[in-house]
Amino acid sequence: MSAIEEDRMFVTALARGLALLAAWRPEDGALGNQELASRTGLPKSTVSRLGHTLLATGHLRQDAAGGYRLGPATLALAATAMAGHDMRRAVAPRMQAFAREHGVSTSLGIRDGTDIVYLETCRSPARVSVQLNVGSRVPLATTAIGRALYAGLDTSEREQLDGALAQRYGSRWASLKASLAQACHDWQTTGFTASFGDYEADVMAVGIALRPLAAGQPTLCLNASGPLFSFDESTMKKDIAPALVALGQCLGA
Amino acid sequence: MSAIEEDRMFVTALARGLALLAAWRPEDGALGNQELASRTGLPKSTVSRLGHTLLATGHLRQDAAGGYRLGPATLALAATAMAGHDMRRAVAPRMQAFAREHGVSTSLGIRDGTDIVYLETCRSPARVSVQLNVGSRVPLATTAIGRALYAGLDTSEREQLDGALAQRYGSRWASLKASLAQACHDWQTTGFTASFGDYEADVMAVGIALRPLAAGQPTLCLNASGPLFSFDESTMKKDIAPALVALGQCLGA
DNA sequence: TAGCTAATTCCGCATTGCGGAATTGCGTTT
DNA sequence: AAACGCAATTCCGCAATGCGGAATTAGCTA
Repeated sequence: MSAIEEDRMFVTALARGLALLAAWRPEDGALGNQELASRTGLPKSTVSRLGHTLLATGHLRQDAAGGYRLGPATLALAATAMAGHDMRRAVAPRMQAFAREHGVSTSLGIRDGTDIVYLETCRSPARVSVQLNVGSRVPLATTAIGRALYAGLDTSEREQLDGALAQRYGSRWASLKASLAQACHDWQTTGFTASFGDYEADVMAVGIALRPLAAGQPTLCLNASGPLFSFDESTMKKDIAPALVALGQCLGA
Repeated sequence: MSAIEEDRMFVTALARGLALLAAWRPEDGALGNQELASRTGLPKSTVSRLGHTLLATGHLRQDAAGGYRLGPATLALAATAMAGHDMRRAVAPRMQAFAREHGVSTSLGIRDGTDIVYLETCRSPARVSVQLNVGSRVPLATTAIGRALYAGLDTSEREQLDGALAQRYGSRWASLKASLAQACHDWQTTGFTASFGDYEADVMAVGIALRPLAAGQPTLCLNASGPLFSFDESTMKKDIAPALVALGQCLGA
């Protein structure tokens, strides 16, 4: 199948509809057509038609003011997808214990495009801690958890991701690529990756990739993070990171 | 906009792709094209093209043997959808306490077509209990939880649902309709609905609808269920159902 | 190797999805 | 009440996109 012919199999209308569903963030209330068009880059009339379709299928619902929200069919799909994932259910109690024991916040993430999406989050017991929410997205390239995922990919997957990152970041890609190369080196030598103020100025984080249990399974990643005033670089490297690496080994066994 | 013109706005390709994603059940391993074609009624080549597209978008992934599973993009959407739903997070601890206190299993459900999908489940502490799983589907018409949802709908919604149920059940619809009418009556007089062996011969269940907090929000529903040998009809009606009704009032306040 | 079944690709076709323009709807201001 | 501005929806001509039966390829088993 040549590259030209591959385009024949790709159903653009379907991909566009899914891109529309992906426009929502967990903290969003209702979104209107204008906002959706802006977020997706699709023409307004296309948004209107796709929105109409997704309303009919139940994947969107409309509130009293006419704004769209994710609907029951999306929730039903969500429940199925989450339930089918044993890893998340197995990991959550361990993450909770880790957060409690070390006073950090931990998150389990999965890659979506050039972001990481949090599948599970456990907050530090400390009063002031890093705010994390299930469903939130963070950029893969500048976060510890994203760097861990990157470092844990095999060569062909990484090359693909490089293409997507280059497209997203343009002229900034060169310096980001260098920091990702450093992350790979860190991963090889220490077993973890770090982001000390790279994404958020006052957030210290370390991350690990979790080895897939079988070929074809998506790589998941785990982080531990805390505020700068409670965790300096030395503490992250000497205390938190080794404990996280040990947790990862425990989970991957 | 007339009925003929409404068809112009409906994007069939999108709806078909979403129907393909909805073919998965939580207990499914990988599914092949043949099985997907059988479940969805779509031609094999259509399944192949849509599957190819969903693989490219990340909504499906392929395992080593070539079978499809729900992929990272679906999980990311799932995390967003679940996180955006405050109700589920608020209700789960209450459900857990209820299950422990009364020795029943409880589930929170949402309507998807003519089924109920479980969003949250809490199992009885008893060794032998009703097996419930997040993401599982049960028929709306024969379960306590489904009957509660039905009874909690307003008239126009119920008429729409009647149409879908009539289509699904054909000649069996007449007797099912009668039992749903009885459920509505029960709901009006007692505040709960019941299914004593109607869906599963040895399962006793009662259900309630949870009033939406705002117009346009989907109706959720809650049940409590236990095995026949531990719970007779009298116990369900006198002990479990009133406690469930009280829980519902507490949550809806 | 032959046979069988699942999965994929081909390709002619027509209808479906497209999007700019026009229209409608709604809220705010004068 | 009318005017205005902006969001949302609908229209409609068009062509390319999505379709599905048939052919081909791939993979597994006897």
